[in-house]
Amino acid sequence: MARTQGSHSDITGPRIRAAALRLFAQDGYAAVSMRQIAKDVGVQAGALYNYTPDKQSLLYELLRGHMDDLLTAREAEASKQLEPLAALEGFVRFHIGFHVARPDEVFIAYMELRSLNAENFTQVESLRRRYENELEGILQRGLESGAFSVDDAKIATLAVIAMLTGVNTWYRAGGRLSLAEVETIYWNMVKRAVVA
Amino acid sequence: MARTQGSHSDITGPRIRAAALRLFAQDGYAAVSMRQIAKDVGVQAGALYNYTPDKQSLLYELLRGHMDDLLTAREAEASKQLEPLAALEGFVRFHIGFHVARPDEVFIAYMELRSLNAENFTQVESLRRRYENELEGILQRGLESGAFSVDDAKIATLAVIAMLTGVNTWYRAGGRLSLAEVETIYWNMVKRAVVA
DNA sequence: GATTTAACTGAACAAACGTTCAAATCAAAG
DNA sequence: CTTTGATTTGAACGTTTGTTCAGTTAAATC
Repeated sequence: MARTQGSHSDITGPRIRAAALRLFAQDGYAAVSMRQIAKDVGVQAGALYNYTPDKQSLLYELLRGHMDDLLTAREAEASKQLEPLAALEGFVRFHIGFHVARPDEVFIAYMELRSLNAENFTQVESLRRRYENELEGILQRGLESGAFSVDDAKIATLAVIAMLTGVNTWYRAGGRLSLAEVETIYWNMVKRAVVA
Repeated sequence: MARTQGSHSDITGPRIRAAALRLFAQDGYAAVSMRQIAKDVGVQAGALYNYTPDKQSLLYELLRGHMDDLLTAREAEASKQLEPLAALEGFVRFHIGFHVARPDEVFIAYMELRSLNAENFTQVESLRRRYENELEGILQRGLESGAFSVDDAKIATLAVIAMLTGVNTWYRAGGRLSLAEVETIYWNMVKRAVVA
């Protein structure tokens, strides 16, 4: 046997990435074998290498793609150019909405950074830094205008992001609270923690 | 060759656990082999099995021990029985201090939960739930007394813990800020987010 | 000093790992 | 219908994996 009926790279490629994403999120990069990914797709392990040079690149492309999506989506939001308070609310709601919609991507973006080799790690890390700088910029402008008051802008940035990303550990669509309610609850806490 | 000079279970045992802890935190449970742990201790892989029945138990004992330490230390604090505001400040400072002092333990307690088998996972998870209930109890009492105001006590609990544990991602002893300063900065944010 | 017990080595086991590649088969183009 | 190119199989490779155990040596006991 060889090429199978209906096989096409436009179909198999995305399915491989989807399977890798799900399995990496579920069991961790190191614990998932190429044969498991292949089995999930319904293909032999060797076929994966038409789509990725190696396992490491498969992980990197997933993380890289996720960070690109995040920054692109954020740019669309940020271009609205609002005063600090509205900008902060926009960031909080955007962050929660974006992350809650992509639990697997978010999970591996945080958990599997260390599974990247040095070069790939640096790339992804710099994208994360760029995203954090978005929030830090908002806080900084609010401090200068007197709208916000925090002891340390950088620490407040990390504290707020940690708090917001924590939503992913418990939120499930169709649960007790709607997404809008969750956003509002967190926005209230952030507002009170940061606004003068 | 066989038993080596100076070998003793009181020495080798702790060294094995320390090596496993450090390596699991650094590279992840699945990515660390028993031979790597053994090499770090200066022993052959077979010798590890005098101290643990298998690799899984080695991880479980580390996580279980960490959670026991956390709850024991917390009980000493909590027995002070304070009114909500002081109790909340006590919790914030305790949480940061305890976690910052044990970066490796905290890291694997969060990252390697999924590497536990079902039974061990349930055990560790219930200990975590008990710890979260400490904070939730404080918030609940503060809500009843009118000292606090949050939309949802359970969510506020998770939000605060996520925010506080986030300190471990950036704090390094000997850095720009002292531990006391970090505690105060976070306490200020929590206070403002929660206190009426 | 002899004997018992504790601690470790070193080799071995089957299974699983990431990766490669010639051969085979299907899809698309002419 | 033939040819070309895209896609997958299935077997194989050299390593590494967790774990076991008979044999050996040091420490502890008497």
